[in-house]
Amino acid sequence: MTRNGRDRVDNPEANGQVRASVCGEADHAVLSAHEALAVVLQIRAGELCVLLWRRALPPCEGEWALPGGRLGAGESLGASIRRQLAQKVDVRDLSHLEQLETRSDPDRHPQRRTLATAYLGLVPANIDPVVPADTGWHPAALLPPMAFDHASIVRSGHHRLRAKLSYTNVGFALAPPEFTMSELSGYYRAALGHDVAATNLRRVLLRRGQIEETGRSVPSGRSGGRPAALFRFRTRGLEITDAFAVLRPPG
Amino acid sequence: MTRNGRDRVDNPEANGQVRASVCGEADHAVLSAHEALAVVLQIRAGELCVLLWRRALPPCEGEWALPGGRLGAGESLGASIRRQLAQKVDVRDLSHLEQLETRSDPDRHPQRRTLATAYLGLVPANIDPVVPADTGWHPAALLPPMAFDHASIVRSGHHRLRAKLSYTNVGFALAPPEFTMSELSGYYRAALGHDVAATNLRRVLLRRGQIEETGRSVPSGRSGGRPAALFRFRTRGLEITDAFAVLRPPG
DNA sequence: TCAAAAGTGTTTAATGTACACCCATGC
DNA sequence: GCATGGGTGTACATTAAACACTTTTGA
Repeated sequence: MTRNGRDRVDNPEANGQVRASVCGEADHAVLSAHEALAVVLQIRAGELCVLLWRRALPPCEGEWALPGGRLGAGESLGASIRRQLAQKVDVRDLSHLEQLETRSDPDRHPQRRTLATAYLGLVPANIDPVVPADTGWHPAALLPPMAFDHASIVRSGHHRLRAKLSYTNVGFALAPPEFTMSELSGYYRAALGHDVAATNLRRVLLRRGQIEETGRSVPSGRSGGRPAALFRFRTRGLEITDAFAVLRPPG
Repeated sequence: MTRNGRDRVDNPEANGQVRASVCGEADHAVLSAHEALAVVLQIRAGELCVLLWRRALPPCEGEWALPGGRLGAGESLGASIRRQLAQKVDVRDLSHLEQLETRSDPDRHPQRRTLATAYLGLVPANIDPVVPADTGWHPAALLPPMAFDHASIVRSGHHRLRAKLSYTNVGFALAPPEFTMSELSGYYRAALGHDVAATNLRRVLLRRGQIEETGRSVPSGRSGGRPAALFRFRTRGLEITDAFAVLRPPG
């Protein structure tokens, strides 16, 4: 992947590890570059998509990468990824953000030792953030050629989303503020990768107290049909609504 | 990941920054100290305990801390925590190790910016690793005064263990190779914090295919009683045995 | 009146807890 | 025999998937 001199300009210490003396503390701290990355997912046109940008320069020129970048001074990883998503890809409307995992394979970056902490970010289905020209949404099920270990990070984020849809109210982060049950079942289908019957989803989420009726409904379309009731999530913060049915305390 | 120069534009606020001047190269990489920590848990005398060591020097002198330390050159975080547990606290018999989370609060370390990636490590109940004098096991439910954010990391690890006991076979990592059901229910009780009926635990774990009978049994004690059958976990690697009962694919 | 989409009722199945009862052993 | 701890059988509750049926609308 390395094939011209510009690599050195961007990534000089191609030698992996870096030592530095910090704050007058005469120790042998091993310092490493650290970046925050985000798997930003959104349901678009009935399909789960991930936000990627195309690398214009080596390494991995032409391949697609997760948005993110280096951790700033005095910045937590969570603040860092929020800042970078806002600045670089103009995504400010995250309905949910959580840490996924930290990748530390010494060979994950071909030129220099770089640790990456990945986040899972969700954007509700109703909005369409403007993103730069080199940035776009790709189906999570059909990823383009991707840089570094980013493809496996996307799969990790997708896996986390699927799991959490089963035992938390994280659906609030995929859906717009109000929705019909058939719309919501479409979001679940896209995220889970299999059909979700709207009729049963309604009962499950109502029983768990995740959603409630707004009292309003949307008129039926040209082809007729009963008007659909509008629902909303009762809270728009993550809650575990289905503590595991097993091994629960007696009584 | 250097995003084609945007990093420089976006990160002008890099003051107070730990900058490494390396090899005479003026690079903009923000480097930070990174350490791996481990929440090592074991059931000891019917109680869930965590391995801690007592700090002899400031900061947080006299408080208790998680084992771990700085990431070495060319070392992944997982390899690093394994090495440090073996070298520093002589723990080599981890039955399970998984990444928990990365802490990055700029103020988490009073003296210098330090990121920490925490792991959850489990030691089976039958062994008793020799640990240094300044190191000891403490009940996870009654933690001593702890350094930095380590107390909350322990709680995070305990929470992870409780959750995984419900839907994975992670019990294999708490139990010795063979065990009676009443012993196993004791481990579950210690880890979960509530009673677990051995009779039902047996059926649940058998139905899920997690455990199997060895065919042997242990003689009853002085007070009599039927001899207890010996069981073992069918696999000693982590498996999800109870995919969530909800929102599963049709068919 | 008919088609279409939404919503309700009911059946079936899986899972897990509680609890009564039976079994095997030591004394 | 009988106390003790282990093991089995069974009743009950909860959950949710499947599917037939009813309701409400547009044309």
